[in-house]
Amino acid sequence: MPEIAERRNRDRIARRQVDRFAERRAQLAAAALQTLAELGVARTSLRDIAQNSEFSHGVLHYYFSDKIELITCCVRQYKAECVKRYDGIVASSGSPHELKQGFAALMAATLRAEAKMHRLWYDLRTQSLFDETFRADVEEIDQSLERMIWRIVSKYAELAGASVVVSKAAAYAFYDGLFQHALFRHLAGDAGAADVLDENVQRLLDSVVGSG
Amino acid sequence: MPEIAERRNRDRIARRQVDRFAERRAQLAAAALQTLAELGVARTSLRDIAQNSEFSHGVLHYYFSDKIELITCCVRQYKAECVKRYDGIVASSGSPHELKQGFAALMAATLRAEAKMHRLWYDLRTQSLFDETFRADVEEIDQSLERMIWRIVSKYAELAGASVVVSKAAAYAFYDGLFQHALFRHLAGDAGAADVLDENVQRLLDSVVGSG
DNA sequence: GCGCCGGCTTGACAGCTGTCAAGGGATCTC
DNA sequence: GAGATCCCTTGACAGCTGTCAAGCCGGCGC
Repeated sequence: MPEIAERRNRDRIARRQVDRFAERRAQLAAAALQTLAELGVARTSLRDIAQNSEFSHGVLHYYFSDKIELITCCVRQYKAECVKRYDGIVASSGSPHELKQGFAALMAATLRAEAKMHRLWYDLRTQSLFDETFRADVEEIDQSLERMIWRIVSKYAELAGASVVVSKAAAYAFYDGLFQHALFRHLAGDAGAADVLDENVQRLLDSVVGSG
Repeated sequence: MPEIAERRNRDRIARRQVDRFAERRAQLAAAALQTLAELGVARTSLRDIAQNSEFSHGVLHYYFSDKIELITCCVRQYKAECVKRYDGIVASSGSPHELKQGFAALMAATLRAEAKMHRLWYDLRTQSLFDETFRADVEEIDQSLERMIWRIVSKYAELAGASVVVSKAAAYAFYDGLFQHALFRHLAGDAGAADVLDENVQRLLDSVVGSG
């Protein structure tokens, strides 16, 4: 049956091409992430991004339909990675104390190591308030973060034999506010910002979980 | 003594010119505020701003040295007005209940009526993370807001005969997080966002003030 | 009433932007 | 090994941007 073999072959080739396409996309997105984190959404041109990669600016339109698609793609990629890290803490923690410390330590470490990535996230989120093209993707990322925070506080309550006394949205808002302000101080040169964040994250976790 | 009279006269003229200058500056800043709130910092050109005023684009460089000075000027002007409103609540409240309700109601009303102004504020604040030229002014505004929140929670604690159990920075971070997320939902079309904010603001006030 | 000057407009400038079409070169298939 | 397909580069485009110099006009002081 030569037709079947032929189709299989074509499938194999097609899949390989898809893989390569996705791989290069991810590669370009990674380069874009660095540049965007350095300059911000508004001040980054496609030529800037290409210059920080090993390709020319024209190729970006081969792998991304739009500047917007490129930006959302690479931020989404990064944020998905972040969520995974936090979920790792949730999965591996066996005691409330361990979870609390692990969570706070990860937040503080993230602030220290990847402040610029997060300022890009906040930039994108703010831009979505003006440009509706961004909104759907941003909302999706935002909700994934909200759920992630909820998993943490829920697990903490469970381990502590208590219950969460705030809404899912409020819990996220508090932690987001905490992180954002730590980010400002950190980027303004405040060397103690991460330590303060660590402490505040722990305190808030106990405030948010009541005895129940 | 003709010299004295002459000098007085010159002073009077000079002062009038200064007044006119300041008046027109404020007028242009008000027009800029509207346009910036509509389009965002990055997407607003000086021509856009001028078109929404009754002047031409060249005049902006007569009253402002820079696009940056114009932006910071009009946001600062607006935020100072906001702070005054909240301080009015603090001054006029005689009971903890009155303060709590007034504070929450003002926040919710602000969200409803001036959402676009506040998205501009968040935009500017985020831009300051990338462009250091903005940073000093933004930090000053941010601190004025932090102090404003602190005045509210302090007064509430005083009226309730209790004490505040979080730091000044943390209190601001929580309220800012709450407002920011309400802003997102509101601008995304969630009609109940303001009501939820009202409730959350009140709850947080009691959480932040412990018995003491 | 005359002249000056402050306030405003106009127009131009150089630079940068996203987008895309044309084409080259390598790689893979048959 | 020929041909086609894919990937990437180059170059150009039209539009927009902040900035500023040149100049006009009316109202002010004298």
